[in-house]
Amino acid sequence: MPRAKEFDPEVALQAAVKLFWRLGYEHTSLDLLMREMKISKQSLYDTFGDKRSLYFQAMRYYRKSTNDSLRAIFAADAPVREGFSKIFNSMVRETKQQHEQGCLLMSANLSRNLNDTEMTNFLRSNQREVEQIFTKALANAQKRGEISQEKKPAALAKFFVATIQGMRALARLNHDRKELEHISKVALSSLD
Amino acid sequence: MPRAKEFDPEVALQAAVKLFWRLGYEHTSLDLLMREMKISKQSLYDTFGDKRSLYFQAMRYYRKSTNDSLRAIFAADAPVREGFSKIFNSMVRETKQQHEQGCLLMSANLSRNLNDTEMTNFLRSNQREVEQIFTKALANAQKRGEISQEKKPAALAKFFVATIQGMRALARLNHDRKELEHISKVALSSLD
DNA sequence: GACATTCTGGACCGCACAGTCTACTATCCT
DNA sequence: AGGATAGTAGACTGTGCGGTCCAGAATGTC
Repeated sequence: MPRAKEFDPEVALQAAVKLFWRLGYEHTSLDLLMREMKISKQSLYDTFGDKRSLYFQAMRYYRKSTNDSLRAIFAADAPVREGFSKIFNSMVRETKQQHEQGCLLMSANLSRNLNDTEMTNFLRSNQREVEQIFTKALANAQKRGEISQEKKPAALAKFFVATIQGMRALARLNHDRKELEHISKVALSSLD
Repeated sequence: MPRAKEFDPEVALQAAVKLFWRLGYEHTSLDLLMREMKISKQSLYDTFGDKRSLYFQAMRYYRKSTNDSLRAIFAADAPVREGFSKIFNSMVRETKQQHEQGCLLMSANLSRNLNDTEMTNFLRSNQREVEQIFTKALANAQKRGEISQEKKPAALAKFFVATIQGMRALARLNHDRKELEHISKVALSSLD
């Protein structure tokens, strides 16, 4: 039997991300991982360690790519309202499959074991990171006079983090773009 | 060995609710259920059916009690802003344990199998129910002139459903009352 | 007293699944 | 050519757990 060509660890990891994202940690079996990552069990353990370790690597990959794209949106001091609008719009426009997938890290938060400190710390640090991206963007916008001086950037940032997660929860249950659009309009009005 | 007295099915169900709420479906084993519900496996199966059936009964119980208390808050046409304020405040004031528990039905939504139509339908109908409670309260308030005629009660209702879920997700990760208070203030400003 | 009912404890079964190990194969480097 | 490396397939193990079943004890009713 001819040997398959060497696999690309990043491609394999992306496949793992997809699976964990769609099915959650518990419902993602090793057999399925092997099949979708297109590597053998041996290679999986050699390259990524055990299932939990692979899960963390998947979460790190997911975190980096989503937060990078958030940073890109607010880069070059683009108008903050446009930034959030873009975030909401791209969420609204997602496919049914994407909506059903939800957010890997929110799922991890809701299904985690409460005394799993490693997991908790990871998720907390991610939340802080997102909050800081938003806070910085809002504070800059405030300096530029885009939003009123009375607004508190940190509070607004937390609000957007919460709202986005709430919308993700709804979208997972109902693939209803109008619904999400309505919500995002109300949420954006908090900038007025 | 003396026979223990008959158990109260409702008390037993409440114990099951507590467990599923705190640990989620997957992490709640039958052994733990038996122990906390204080009944034997036999009685459990005779009274509640299998684990999944018990889970649904627990969700129905949870749903009824939480939605009843929402209805009570908006009963007698109390000012709608006070109503939402009450909802947010009682969420803010919860203990660390309560925050960590989150919301049974949101956890069910995020960990559910995507093609489990029975579960999906149940969760959707619950979401509709909550939305209707909010929509009705907001529409009434609008008639009374409490909120501007430009507001859309249905959109606001969806927004609050989303925001509450988002806050629940955050609270599960961080027991930080100030954080929740900030968010609820921003959310309430959507009524202005 | 006898029987049906309801409970308890625990044995038992079957399955899914994570993780390990072995045998074998292909590729690369020297 | 040959050894180190990296891969594959698949058998095997251990375990946790849902679900069933059975023996036995307490209770209520006739």
